[in-house]
Amino acid sequence: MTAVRRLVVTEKNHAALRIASILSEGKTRRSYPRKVAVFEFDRGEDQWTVVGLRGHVLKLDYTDEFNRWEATELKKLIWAEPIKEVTAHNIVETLKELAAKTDEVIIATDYDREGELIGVEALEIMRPVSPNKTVRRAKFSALTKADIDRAFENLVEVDYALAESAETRQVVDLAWGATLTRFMSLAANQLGHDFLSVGRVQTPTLALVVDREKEIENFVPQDYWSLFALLKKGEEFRAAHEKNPFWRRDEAEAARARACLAVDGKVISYEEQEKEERPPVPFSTTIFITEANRIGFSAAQAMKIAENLYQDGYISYPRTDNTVYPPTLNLRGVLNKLKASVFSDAATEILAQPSIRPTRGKTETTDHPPIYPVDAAKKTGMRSDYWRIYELVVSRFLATLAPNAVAVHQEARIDVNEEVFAAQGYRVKSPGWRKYYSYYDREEKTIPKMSQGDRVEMVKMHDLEHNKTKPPPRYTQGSLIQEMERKGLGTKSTRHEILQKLFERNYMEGRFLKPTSTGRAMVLALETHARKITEPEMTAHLESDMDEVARSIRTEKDVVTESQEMLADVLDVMDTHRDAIGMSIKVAMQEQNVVGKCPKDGGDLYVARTNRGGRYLTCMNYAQCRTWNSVPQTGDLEATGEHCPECKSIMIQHVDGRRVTKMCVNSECPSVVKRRHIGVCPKDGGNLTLRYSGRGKRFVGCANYPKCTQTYPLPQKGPIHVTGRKCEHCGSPIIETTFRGKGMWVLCINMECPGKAKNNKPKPPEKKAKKERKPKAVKARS
DNA sequence: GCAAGGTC
Repeated sequence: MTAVRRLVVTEKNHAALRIASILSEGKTRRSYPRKVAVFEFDRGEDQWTVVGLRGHVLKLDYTDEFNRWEATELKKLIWAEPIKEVTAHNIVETLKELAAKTDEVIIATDYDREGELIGVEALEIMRPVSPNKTVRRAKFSALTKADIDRAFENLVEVDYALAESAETRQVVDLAWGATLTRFMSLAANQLGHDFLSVGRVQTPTLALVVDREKEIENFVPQDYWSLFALLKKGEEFRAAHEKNPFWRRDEAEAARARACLAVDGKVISYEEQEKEERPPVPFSTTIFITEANRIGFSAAQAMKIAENLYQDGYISYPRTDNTVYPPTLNLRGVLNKLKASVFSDAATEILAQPSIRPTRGKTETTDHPPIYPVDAAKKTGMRSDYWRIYELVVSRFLATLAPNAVAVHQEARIDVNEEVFAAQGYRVKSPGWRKYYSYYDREEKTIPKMSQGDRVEMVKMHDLEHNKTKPPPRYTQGSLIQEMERKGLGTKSTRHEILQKLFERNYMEGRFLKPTSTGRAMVLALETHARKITEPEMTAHLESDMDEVARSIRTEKDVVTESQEMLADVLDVMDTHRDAIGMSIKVAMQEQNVVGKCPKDGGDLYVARTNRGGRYLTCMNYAQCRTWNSVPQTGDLEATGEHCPECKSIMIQHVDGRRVTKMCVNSECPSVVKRRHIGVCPKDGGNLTLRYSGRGKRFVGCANYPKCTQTYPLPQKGPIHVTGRKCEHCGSPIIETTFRGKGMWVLCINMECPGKAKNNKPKPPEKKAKKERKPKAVKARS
């Protein structure tokens, strides 16, 4: 037998490393062509190479002819055939190079639908450089030695039908998403940065938030009355009337009147019961996000941190649906590692248990274990938010292995002149898992011990408490992600990103998720004219179509064509209502963009858009009052409720990252004139001011425009600071700006200034830079 | 500049 050269392709770098070290028994060589980790080793006669992809390295997109939104007919877009574009060039090039010198390719991507497609994409990339190679597939559901060895001893064929089913989803999602996104953006005249997106997952998710808000608005609160008594048996305790809540006031009053006649009560029953409380289940992504959300992290923040902690080797893979630790997971090994951390005492205690029996959740999958700590971390040297997430994961892990908690529940029923009152007590007797996971702690309250027939002193009969029933609560990020999971919307890896998107598009806001008027208008318009895209059932249908493709019952083309036909029908309906849809969104956006009242006539002032994507501030009565002001083109603009100290007009604030600037809305206010004043126009002596073009491009222009057309271009990014100094070469004003956060530019606004370099581009002044950064800041974490 | 799905 001659030596064989084998190339193993995995879905991610981490898997490549694991597989290489398992198959080579630790003797693997590593190199980094184009910064891509490649692992090589010999096994018997054969040479093995392992390389990791980065998930999908190709992206579906339309060809250039469809790229101009305004010039593309949506009817054609529906039927356009998308192409695959390379997104990770370094990996693709490395893959081609490796493919050229191999005899056999083994696809070892994740054992799921997307994994199959990712593998097939790799094959498509390699085929031109190395046709006719033997191709095999390794299927494993955990990166353990046993699983990997078994998979490589039992290689199978690539499942092209499964990959095709994933591709079907890509094509359908892009067609619906792109067509409806463009339709809504064009109809509402929202192009450029603030386009209005629509999608199979995001739109039904937004609809959930909107539906909840409607439920809250339509909720009719009901009056109810509650009756409480303060009783005493050695110590005082509070008891509630058994019929709480009373729906009728007269009944509650009658009960109170009767109870008031008594001077004491008689114990009907008293029970004391010990109840065991089971520890919580292991962390799936959804449960993890929910818990992180409860302690103040957004879903996206929590996942971002978890991904970094995973990369740094502190916690296991954070994208998982699994809530059952696999038997191969060495729980004791993890606990032993944690001994080298502040969790040492807890780990030791749990290790000392006669047996370690972890809790199990309802969902058991085999691809990844639940999220657990894989190594000890130190609090010092870790960012505090990272530590809090790490601590959450460790605490949860410890809790899932700890004994039940035991709590004492007390319940007493007391007869007060034939009115029955009840009182409860709750006390933790043995904390068990609660010692390690204190995020759930319930308030403890005890009532005195008593026995049947005892007399209880009546201290006071409280006045009736009058309340109204409350509407259901708004979703939190955690509860919304749970609801998405229940309805099959999105995946463990994408749900948090979908929420992020809904925030970015200004469709919803707040810690308790509330749709904006734009979000509501979007859902309303789509529910009326394109109901399909607003319902979770679209995902369910797509899933079953995909199953049929995977089982070769139907072809990709068949499913895609059917979907395109449906989309074409939807678009027809939308088109006939285009103006009404556009108007409803525009009105909603205007409402949402109101920042206060116009200083001239008290009309609503709002942030408006030019049709090229620039933005400005104007009054709803612009036709008469002509109020107009320029505003920064990037960042958020918000109402402040404050008034300008100089002219008493309202102030708005501009939030750009962490920088918050308050500004007056009155364009004639001295504070605004000063902020925008750059210098004196060399042509006619007018004021040179910072201005914005219709496209949102900023430049310096003369205030006497259009009489004087003197303009100067400016860098489009970074803050502009007027220095008041004049250029030594031409006398024009000097401004300062920062370039991508790297040091300061000091430049003359005059492009024809003789002091400028030949290429006419502003240059960073080598020596003048005032705020020279210190030598490269050390990365917060490596 | 569009979706959702992988992964960093």
